[in-house]
Amino acid sequence: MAQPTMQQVAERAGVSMALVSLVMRGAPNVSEKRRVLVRQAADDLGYRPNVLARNLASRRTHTLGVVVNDLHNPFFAETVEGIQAAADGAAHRILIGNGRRSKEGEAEAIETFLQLRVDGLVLAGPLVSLRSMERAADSAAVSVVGRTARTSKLDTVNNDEAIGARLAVEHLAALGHERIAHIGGGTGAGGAARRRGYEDAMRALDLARHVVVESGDFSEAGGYRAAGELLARVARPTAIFAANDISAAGALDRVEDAGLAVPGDISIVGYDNTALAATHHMSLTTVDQPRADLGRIATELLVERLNQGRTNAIHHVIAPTLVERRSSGPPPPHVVSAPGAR
Amino acid sequence: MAQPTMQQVAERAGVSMALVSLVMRGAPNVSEKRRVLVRQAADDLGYRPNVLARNLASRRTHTLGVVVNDLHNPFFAETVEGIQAAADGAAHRILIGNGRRSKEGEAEAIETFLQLRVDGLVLAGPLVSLRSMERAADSAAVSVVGRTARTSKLDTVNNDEAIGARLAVEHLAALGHERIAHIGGGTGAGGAARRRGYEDAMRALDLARHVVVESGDFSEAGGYRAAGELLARVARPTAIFAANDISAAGALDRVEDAGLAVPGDISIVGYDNTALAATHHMSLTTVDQPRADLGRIATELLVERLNQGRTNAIHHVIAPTLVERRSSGPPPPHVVSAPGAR
DNA sequence: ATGAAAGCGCTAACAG
DNA sequence: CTGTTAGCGCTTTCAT
Repeated sequence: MAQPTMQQVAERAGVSMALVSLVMRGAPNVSEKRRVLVRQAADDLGYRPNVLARNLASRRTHTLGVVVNDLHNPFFAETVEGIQAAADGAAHRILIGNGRRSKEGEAEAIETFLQLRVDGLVLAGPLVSLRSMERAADSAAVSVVGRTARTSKLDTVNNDEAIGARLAVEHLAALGHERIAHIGGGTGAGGAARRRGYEDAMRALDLARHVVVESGDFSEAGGYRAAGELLARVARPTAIFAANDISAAGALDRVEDAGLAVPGDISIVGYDNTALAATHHMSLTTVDQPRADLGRIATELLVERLNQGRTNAIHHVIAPTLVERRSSGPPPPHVVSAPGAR
Repeated sequence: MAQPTMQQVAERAGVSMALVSLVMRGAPNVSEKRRVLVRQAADDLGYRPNVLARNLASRRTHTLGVVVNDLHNPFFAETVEGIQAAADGAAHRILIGNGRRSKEGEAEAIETFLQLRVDGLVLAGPLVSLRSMERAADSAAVSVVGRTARTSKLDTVNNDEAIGARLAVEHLAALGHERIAHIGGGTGAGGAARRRGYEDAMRALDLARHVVVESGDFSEAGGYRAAGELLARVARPTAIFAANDISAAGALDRVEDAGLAVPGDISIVGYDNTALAATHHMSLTTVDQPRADLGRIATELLVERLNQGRTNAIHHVIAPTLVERRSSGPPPPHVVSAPGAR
């Protein structure tokens, strides 16, 4: 397992180590002749630069540590995709650490990266305290996606929950719905903001009197239960905007179990555009966060800090979009007619 | 961003660097007095060991590189969980690289890890050629999960596809089914083995005459199409064993679209026990691979190679289990009676 | 355009 | 138990 060193390449090529170093890094001021010579020697030996030594000597790792809240959450896969793309573009490599959906797991991953002396850190949906993030920012540049952080020591990138909620509500209202209920996300990430967005949007559409919020918890079971409560109301809603796709799935099941049709009797809209939403059975209209963009921008901000030495914080917000599928449609005819018309 | 060094800690504590080094590594032969002294100095300075320097000097990184075929595939999250657990137990840290479901992406990730001089590599569902894996094994210990590899240079751990397929078939047969069809996985990983397992199991149950294989491709659309073909047969099957959950989802949709009930008219069994299978709507009976165990064992084999210097290869196979849910049940009564009975 | 020499921050014998 | 002395493999001035 002993690997060839730069020293050996230099000897074989009959040049100095410094020259080999220059060639390996693609430096401009090297004669074509020697360049070829060194390349050849390196290939012959199967030389592979020792990144540890290089990083130690140069005090730069060109490596970004990406800490994801939870590897199980498909949400992060696309975010990482965007991070990867931006890192590639900036000639940085990325390493991924799993937070295992716990503060401790995240803190460990962050510490590992810091010990490895990564140049920067991207935290995706972090659970750790703001203080922990700020402390990390003392040792490396830090960029956070999927969590707001009122601080000037690091950058953040988020989807605009208010706009997302408004898109959902406006879509349903445009279809003719008035009794649009909301299944909340509780204290989960974005839960409060989405609820507020829903209420604001209803008010703006002059539908404030129809605001109904049933609390959920971002889970399928929670969505199922909440939908049950909603169906039991005398003024049954004709549309449900759930705080995320998972709870929308639960709501869908509950509605179907009640013998009602989606969207014939009740329309359902989710949030997140997960793989679940795209399945043939659900075909869920939902709000899509530009996940890859979130990751890409967070990384670009990071690289900007690294290369241009920016020190002021940037808190970026991106507008999500609505993906229309088959779970939403016009309300049933007898409901559309104005209540006092007859 | 300049971080304190061991040198500075040594000076502050009034001891030699070597002693600080011993304390940081928790060596046994250090007096309690100095240990406290050094710890204190380190804390005061906010010292964090430079892993780069440590690894360079010790020529050991205690780091395992984990290359996952695709971060989007939830399958790998649990595998990583097992890998993490085993690595923790062996005092190794893990770093995750994304193969982005391409040979090139994987090769890049592997190369990055090799340059970082990781001690070992765990490849989860790799796409790269056997040769590439063997070459990597020249520079680091390698363990592969989710892919067979006839070679003596590295270890492999896999679920036993034949047993999985047999569990599915036997379960359906025990419920009374005879016309059990299979939706294949084509050339995808495990596709051929699962199909063979299905055929063998049918034969063993003396059901060879009812063997029907409709080709699929592990996709929802493929499953939908294949189920359509199956429903059109004169001797319509009463049960379908799909090569994976995704295609089972497609089959389920197709069956319901045809106005048939699951499991009332047709039972469906999948493979992989993905999150999809657990949803209320699908509630899919499926074969569950012990994913975490696969990862754990692969890592244990790796550590064994590293610490005990084993050089012969071990190819481990684990039996999967069947998870019974609501998508499977007895065949409809009029089908149970023997064909020639009247 | 190329080489010599001095580290980067740490571990690893080896003394004592 | 503690200190000294060499490196680990590379980058980086600074000469030339």
